[in-house]
Amino acid sequence: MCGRFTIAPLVDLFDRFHVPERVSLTLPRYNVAPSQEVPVVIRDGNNRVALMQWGLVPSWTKDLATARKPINARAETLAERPTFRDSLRYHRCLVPATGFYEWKKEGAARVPYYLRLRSGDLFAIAGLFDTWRHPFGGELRTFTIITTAPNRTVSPYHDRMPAILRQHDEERWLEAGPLDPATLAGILAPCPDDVLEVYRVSPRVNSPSADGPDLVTKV
DNA sequence: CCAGACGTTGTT
DNA sequence: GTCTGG
DNA sequence: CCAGACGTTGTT
DNA sequence: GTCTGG
Repeated sequence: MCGRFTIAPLVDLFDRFHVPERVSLTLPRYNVAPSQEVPVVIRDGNNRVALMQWGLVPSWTKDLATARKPINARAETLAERPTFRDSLRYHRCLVPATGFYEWKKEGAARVPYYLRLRSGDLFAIAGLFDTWRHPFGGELRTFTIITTAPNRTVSPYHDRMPAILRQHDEERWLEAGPLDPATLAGILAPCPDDVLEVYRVSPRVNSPSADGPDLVTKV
């Protein structure tokens, strides 16, 4: 699955995703955890960067306090899920990332590994977002990360991985409007085996309050 | 009809 | 909002 | 995802 | 054990 990621871009996020309007960002981040606010790319006329909280709250949610706020959506089933279906049609987004963590079960222990592109490049994870309106005003914008089957590089570590978009699919993903199931399956298929690399990192990443470049150091 | 759920992962 | 279960 | 809390009353 | 918070 994908429950932590990094966004520590070496290149300009706005240029990489063709966003004309600059907004202020608090980057880099080496340990983004659920519920935290990070930049995502949406299309609203032009591409735009919006800050959203990780954990989807559908627009029809009645009680924010008891809402589930799923951080992941399975690619294989999201078209059927009431929680994701509307977002899938009209609120797709890119989640910029430079890597993500997976915890591997090794006996009783859960050992963190870091996965990133061999190129070290910034990439886009397929995401969905929605806007929830407070009863007395104000908006909460949230997103979820789509997961897919692991490729051969990831499968020794985990049985799910984030849906990393091929660069030529990024613009199509942002376009509003329904996608037919075959197109969807193609876009959200696991990325090629040879683009990712994996190595073990310190369990200091376990604590959501930890941050800093040392978290992605090989151990 | 109304009430209640609406999610994923991992673990058992 | 929309679907499922009773 | 993991870490940390998990409670009430009354007093400050 | 299970829920909440980050």
